[in-house]
Amino acid sequence: MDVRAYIREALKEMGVEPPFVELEVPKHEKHGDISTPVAMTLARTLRRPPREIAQDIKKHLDSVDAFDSVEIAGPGFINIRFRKQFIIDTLKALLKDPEGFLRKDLSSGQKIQVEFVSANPTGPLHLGHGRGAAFGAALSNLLERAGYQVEREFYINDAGRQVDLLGESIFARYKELLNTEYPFPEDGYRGDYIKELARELLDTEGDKYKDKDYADCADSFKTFGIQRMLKQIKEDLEAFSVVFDRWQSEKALYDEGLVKRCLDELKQKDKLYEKDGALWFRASEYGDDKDRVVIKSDGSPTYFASDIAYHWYKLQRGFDELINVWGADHHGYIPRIKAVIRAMDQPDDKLRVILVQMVNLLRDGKPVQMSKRAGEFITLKEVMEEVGADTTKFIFLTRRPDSHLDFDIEVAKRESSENPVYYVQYAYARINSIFRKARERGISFEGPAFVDRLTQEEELSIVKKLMFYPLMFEGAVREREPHRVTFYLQELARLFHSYYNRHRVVSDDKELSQARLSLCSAVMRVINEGLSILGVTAPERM
RNA sequence: GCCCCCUUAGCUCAGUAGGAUAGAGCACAGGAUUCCUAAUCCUGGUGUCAGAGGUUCGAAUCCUCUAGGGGGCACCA
Repeated sequence: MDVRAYIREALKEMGVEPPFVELEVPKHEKHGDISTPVAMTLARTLRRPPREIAQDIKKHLDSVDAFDSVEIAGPGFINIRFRKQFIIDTLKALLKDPEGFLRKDLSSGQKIQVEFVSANPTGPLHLGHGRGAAFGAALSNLLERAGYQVEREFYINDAGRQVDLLGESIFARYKELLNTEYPFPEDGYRGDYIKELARELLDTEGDKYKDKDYADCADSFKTFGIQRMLKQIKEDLEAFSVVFDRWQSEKALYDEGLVKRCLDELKQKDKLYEKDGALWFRASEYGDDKDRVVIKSDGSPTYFASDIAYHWYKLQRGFDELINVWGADHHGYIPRIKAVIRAMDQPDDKLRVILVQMVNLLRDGKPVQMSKRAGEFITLKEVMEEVGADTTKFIFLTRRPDSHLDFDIEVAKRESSENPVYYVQYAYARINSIFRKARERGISFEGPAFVDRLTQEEELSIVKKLMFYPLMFEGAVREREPHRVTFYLQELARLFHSYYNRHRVVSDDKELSQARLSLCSAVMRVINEGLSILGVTAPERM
């Protein structure tokens, strides 16, 4: 479907080439199949009444074969109705080359890095991480299908104080198991998983650390803790079907000298200065509220130091866009990272930070108390086991990332028979079932056939919905909003279920059956494509 | 105190780049299956788009202020 091209052509002949021609699917059927407000948008620049401009555009569009009618309505909308043959032809095109139809290259060859989850390896993933994971993965999939070269990266905060605390917390539990006195660190990690780690270490390495001070064996405990936690995080993400291309260790940034090199470079460019024995970054010169300490007066780096180096390193790797998916509680951090980008002489919109709002976990409408400090929280793993990965993801992806989310475990489970994810998956399974039935009846499907036999209103409505997939796709890619896919799939599934209940696909009329199987095949392709963007499985049976 | 996000139907949320009479799902009530899966479908109605100003042909959408909810403001991570 390239309605936009027709309109552009018409405008070009009128001597106008606007940067964007807006198309919308009208809410009311009487407003046609597709509509554009472009005449109104142009009214100001052209200094002409919108309806007059619309008239001119209409003149050019009247001769387009694909259109049945072109009408001007209201203040200057141009409402277009498709000719039936055009609808059918589009269906054929979709079936002939689904990928070409569904995956338009919008990338200009750009490389994008999406960094997401990036949880501290000091505890298991919680539900908030799950939301970030579902979103980041879906966004990456979406961008990939738009032709972008996408790298999915997980940043591992395996340096600094939190890691120390992890090591010491395990150490304290280890001593506890051996009935040796050791004060539990203040701000230490109190979750039960720490006890399990201590138990595991005792089982594998025995009591050789029994009489040692923490300082003497800190590295052993830290390394062990990080490795185990990271392993668990990776397993959880795998179970959630979220994959990464790259895992960047913070510690490695130090070990490989990247932090030092980066800071040297900034020093040379006079972006850093010394004051009160500390080293500061001139963040305030690049849009931040105040300057920020990079190296503390005791000589140790702040978290910000490695973050600067990390983004410096990302830029060096030649990405055209960096997307950071962060928890909303990190929003205060945006200005200083943007300042880093600017200080490195890059446009700050090269970095796009997408904030994912916190998830409130409920059980039967009552909040589940969560305290990381006390070690009481429900993990992503537990929710996945109770609710299921597909449902969990789908719930996350039916909301904009910046909306607060109440995740009620009981509701997610209880409603399982009416859950939106099943609604969409069921449509897919149903179509598979239809194909099985067709094979039984000896009706094979090898490609579009007799599609001109599709004359039912419901059939044409479905094809029109399919025709609008690219429009939805473009918008989702442009705005980096995978949740649009989720909503689209529900609408498509609704149309299909409704059709299914009204018309039989497989019948004695072989040609009509072939035609309807063609339609089903197209719907199946699109649902499959959409679900794969969301990272949700498409089951052939349910 | 300063900054960011959110506020749309009873509930959970969409609302596409400022466009037409603001939409879904859930919940509630009634109905549909001799036939491809009833995890489905069909029929029912609901709005001070938090409030007040402004910008304009046109605002849920952009700007200002106010109220409520969440979050953030370290030589913490």
